[in-house]
Order: sequence, then C-alpha cells, then structure tokens
Amino acid sequence: MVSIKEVARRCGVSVATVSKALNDKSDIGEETKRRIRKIADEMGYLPNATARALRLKRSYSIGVLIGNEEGTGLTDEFFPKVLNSLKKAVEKRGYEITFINKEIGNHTMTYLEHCRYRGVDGVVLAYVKYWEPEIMELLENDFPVVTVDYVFDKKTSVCYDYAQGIKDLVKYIYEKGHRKIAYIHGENVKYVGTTKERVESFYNTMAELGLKVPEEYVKAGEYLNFRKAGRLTAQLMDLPDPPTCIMYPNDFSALGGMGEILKRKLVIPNDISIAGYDGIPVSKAMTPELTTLEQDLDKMGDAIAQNIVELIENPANTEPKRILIQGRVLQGGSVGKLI
Amino acid sequence: MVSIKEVARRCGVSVATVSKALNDKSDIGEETKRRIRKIADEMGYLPNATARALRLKRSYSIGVLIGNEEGTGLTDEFFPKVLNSLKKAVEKRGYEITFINKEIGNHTMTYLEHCRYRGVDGVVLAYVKYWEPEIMELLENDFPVVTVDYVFDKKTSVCYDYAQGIKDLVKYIYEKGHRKIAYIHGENVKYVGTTKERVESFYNTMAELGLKVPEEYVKAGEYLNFRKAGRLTAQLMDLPDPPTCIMYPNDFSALGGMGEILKRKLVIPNDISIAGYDGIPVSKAMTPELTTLEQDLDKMGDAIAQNIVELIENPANTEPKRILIQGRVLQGGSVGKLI
DNA sequence: TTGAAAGCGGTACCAG
DNA sequence: CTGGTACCGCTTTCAA
Repeated sequence: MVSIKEVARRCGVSVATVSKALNDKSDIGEETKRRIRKIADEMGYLPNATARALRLKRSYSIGVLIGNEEGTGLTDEFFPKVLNSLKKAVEKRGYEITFINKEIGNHTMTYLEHCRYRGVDGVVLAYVKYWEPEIMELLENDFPVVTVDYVFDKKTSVCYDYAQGIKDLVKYIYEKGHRKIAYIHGENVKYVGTTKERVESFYNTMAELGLKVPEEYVKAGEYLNFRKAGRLTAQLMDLPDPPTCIMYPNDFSALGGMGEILKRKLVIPNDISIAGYDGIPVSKAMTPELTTLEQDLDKMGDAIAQNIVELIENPANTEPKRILIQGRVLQGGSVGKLI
Repeated sequence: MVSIKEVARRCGVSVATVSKALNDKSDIGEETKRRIRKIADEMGYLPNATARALRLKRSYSIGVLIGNEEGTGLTDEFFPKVLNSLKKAVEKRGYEITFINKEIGNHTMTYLEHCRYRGVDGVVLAYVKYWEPEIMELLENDFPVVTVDYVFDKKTSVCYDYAQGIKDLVKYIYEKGHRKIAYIHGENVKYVGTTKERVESFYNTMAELGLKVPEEYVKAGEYLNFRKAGRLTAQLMDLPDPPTCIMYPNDFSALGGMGEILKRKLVIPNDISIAGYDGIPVSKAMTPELTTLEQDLDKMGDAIAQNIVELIENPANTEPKRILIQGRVLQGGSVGKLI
C-alpha cells in the first residue's frame, strides 16, 4: 500500500503538506493541493484508517452489542432488518459497524473494555441483558450509548411505541365491529418492559372503548412458542362465550393460532378473526393476509444511527432522548367485519 | 486509558519488557512476568487494538461484504443466522466482524480499497453481484477471500449442497408413494447458479427414479413472490392430470401455494402434498408442519469462519477449497403417504 | 505557504 | 534476561 510518505517524495513536498492537502486544510495553496491530489490519485494512495484512528482517537466505527440468546439479536425475525438500515444510515454518515462482544479468543474483557480496546466511537445495545453488571457498567459510564427497545434514564433510547401500536390495533378491530376481543400476550421478558406495556395498553384501550375484558380473555403465551399459541387458541374457542377476535403476541404465534383454527375446519375471518403483531413478510404470504401491526424497521435503524452519531459528534449536548417509533396497522384480511 | 508506558513506569521497567511480559515472550523471567501482569491488571491496563494493528499490520478483524438488494443479505430469511454463527466462530478464534462497503460518507472507494483502508485481514463475500468489476477485482487479487454460495475457481467457497438437497427431498417424496411430482422453481439469479443446480438435480433425480417429468410440471416461479407461487399452484391443479405433490422454491413460496389450496377448501396432505425448501422457523409453525429441506445454517457459518481464518493465518497454503454444506429433510406433515 | 518533528500505543530488533 | 530505540502511517503544532 502506498503511504503518505511515498506521495510526499514523489511530489517533492513534505508529508505534512500532503496530509494537509489531502484533508483540504486552508493553509495550503490551491495549486499545490491540486497537484498533490492528482499525483496521490495516480499513485492509488489510500489513507490508512488504523493510523488515522490511532492519531485522532476516533475510529469512525460504531459497535453493535447484541444478545445471542436463541431467537434474539441476529436470529430474531426483524432485528437484522433494523441492523441493515442502521448500517446504511451510519455508512452514509461516514461510519462503519463492528460487533462488540466479551470473549475474544481466550481473552475475556468487559464490554466497556472491549469498546475501548477496539476504539469504537460509540455503541448500540440491543437485546442484551440490561440488568447484568457488565451492561450496567457500560450504561453508567460516560460513553456514547444508544439502547434499543429499552429505556435507561441516563442514555438515549430508541423504542417501538408498543402502547400506541396495540391501541391502534384494538381500535381497528373495534371499528370492524368486534366487542369480544381476546389477547394472548407474550411472556414477561425480564429485561424489557415491552410485554407489560402492551398488556396495559390493551386494557386501557378496551376501557377507553367502554369494553369489559373478561379475565379468561387474556392469556399468557410466549413470543416464540406457536404451539402454545395454538393451545391457548383452543382454550379461548372452547369458552362458553368465546371471543370473536383473538390478538396474538406476534405474527409467528398468530400462525400457530391459525393452525388450531384450520384443524377445526373453521374459516378465517368468517368464523373467527385473528390479528398478529410485527408485520413480518410471512404475514403477507398467509391466506388470508394477516391483520397485524407493522413495525417500521427502517425508521428504527435510521433513528438509532442518527442518535448515536449525534452523541459521538456532539458529546457536549448530552441530554438523553427517548425516541418512539410508530408502526401502522396492516389491514390484511384476517379480521372480519361484524354486523 | 492507561497505556503500556504508564505500566512500565509503575513497574520500574521498560516498555519493551512490559510488552514482552504481557505477550508471554520467552525471554522474560517468570517472576518479572508475574509482577508486571499483576500491576498491569491492577492498573486496569488494556492493550490498544488500533496501535497493535498499525504495528503488526494485522487487525484481527474480518470484513463481511453483503449485497443490499431487497430480500438478500441482512434482509434475507436466513443469512443473519449464518452471520450469527460466523460471528461466534470467528470470535472464538480471536477475530471480529466488520462490515465492508463501498461508500463511506462521501468518499467512494472500491471494495478492495475499502478492505485495505480498514485493514481487515480477510473478507467474506455473500449475496454480492459477482460479475461486477469491483467484485472481480477483489476475487482476482491476492487477498484472503471466502465466497458464500458461489464458486470462483481461485478462491475458497462455501456453498449449500442444493443438488443433494433436492435429491434427498425428491427421494423422500418418492418413498411416500408419489410419482406425479411438480416443481415450481425460483428465478434464475444471474450471479449464482443455485437455481440451475436445483432444477438439474430435480430432473436427474426423477430420471434416476425412472420417472418422466411432463413439461408442464416444471414452472418458473420467484423466490420471494408468494402470489406467483399461488397462481402457478392453481395452474398445476387445473391440469388435466395434476400432480400429487408440488415442490416450491422455498418455504415462503410454499406458504403462498398453501393459500391457493386453502381457498379451494382442499386439505393438505389428504388432497394434495406440498414441500418447501430452507426450513425457516415458519415452516414449523405451519399446519400441517411443512415438509422441507432444512439448511444447516450453523454449519455454514462455522465453515466460513474456519476457512477464512485458515486463509489468513496460513496464506502459504493457498489451495482454494470448495466446501459443500449438507442439509436434511424435515419430514413435517405436508407430504402425505400415497397407497 | 510550507516543513520538521513530536507523538498516538504498541512491537521487535539488537545491544548490553 | 532486560532495555533503548526505530518504526507502523498519519495529524498537528510551531517555527521558518
């Protein structure tokens, strides 16, 4: 690789001059700049990010720290898409994504240490166990951090607006004429309040609409357990006074519920209506298309990118923000009109 | 951050000695090593990866270059899982993953340039447009590269064994008693021969089993177009002599086909059998569970990791390899037994 | 407007 | 066994 020194020699100037010319500093003559840039180009000169990072103490790389429990992080149904838009958005701003972890080879260091070791300028936390001391260390420290789907008072967070999402969905179902709406919700994940937020929003919205929710209409399912969703669906349908519409923790579970309904030779939405949550591609491939709440994954990634970069480039303006990302109801065809 | 110099001062030795002690070189006394390590630990010393990379010209980071067309790369249904296992596997070997791209801020450089700029030790190519000059440059150059699902003679590749997968699937269906097997295949993607490989394997296996394939039993669908899968399913079912089993390009399309079947109030697998490909989570949540070929994503990631690291650490042994990753038939329940 | 030199944090050669 | 020192490639201060 051709270095700045070789360019300098070739141009008959000093390395300092080349550096300044290439960085378009004001104290170099226009003519000189042009000449140096031309020659550097011809020689195929490329800056060396490592050297620059060492000198500037800025790597222009952003760490992404994700949990690796089954079904979360990269194995999650939509986080990769968020990552994709995050990646594009930071790249547009001149940054790159690097994954942060704890064990590297046989060395073990804390996440914060790893961040410093690698010299990332900031870090995005997603799907991690927020109560772990190692994560707390990162959170409590004065290091640019954005948390995803989790609020910590001292750091900027970007979250889906589940409360609004559930509200919109319930209202949509209500407008279709349903009054007997059941909700199979996900498990309470220890480190995020998202399930609680959804369930509360469900109750609040129902109350707002003047509807009573029979206790047996709300069931605790699990996000990734479609069989359980099927069993709970059966329980709901076997109720003396069954619901006309069932809401599921997510699209995946809705597919499980749909299985139970198909087994009974019932037709969606004529005999019963269902609604999912997330709007993953499969929801559109189902027949009928699933009524669900589509999360705006692109906007999510964009918001994360914008905020982490802002934090990095403007550390003085350190007010933690709370960003909420709105989704929208995908009408699909799995919620029927009741007359 | 505490540097090696401060540790040296504190220990009353030279930086050289500290460096060697910390790297466990043989020319430092055991006692000294112990003492230095202890003090370094107490001081919370951390090496600086950037400085080390600059000096060693080894960053211990591996670039991942992925296409970003809709539905590929990170937005693909299973690549993120491959990436997840790749990530874990390289981390175990002391490396990290960084994404490589072309435009960074408003600078544009070729991929190869970006690799050099960032100083990654090697690069993994997936879902890229292999015919592009920029990719060719990377491929033709003497830089550690592993390609995913694409074979280039001079580089090591790791691919799914589609030929074997289709063969196993067809044989399984055959053993269930089916003789009239239709195949809706994916579109021919310009840069990878995977579709061709599958279709050829389909014909070969059918021939091997002594079965004739009516021309109208083989249809060109699209991987991500479930509606088209539905339409083609209708065409197949409307044939004077319809197939008893339909194979789809992937699980997603199979879901589309299933929709068409449900619309006709037919029951899978009693009235007609279907099979997918990929074994994504949704295939297990379908009712009945989809018969499909599950790709071994973990093994894929592992193999990529192993090979790129080997290439990096042993550049002399430069023989390009071709690795094939085997999948397995998930029996599910969507292919019925014919008597 | 240009250049010499220091230094970012390490590693490794070579001398002692 | 230990240490002085050059150097990796770049930026920046300060002097010319």
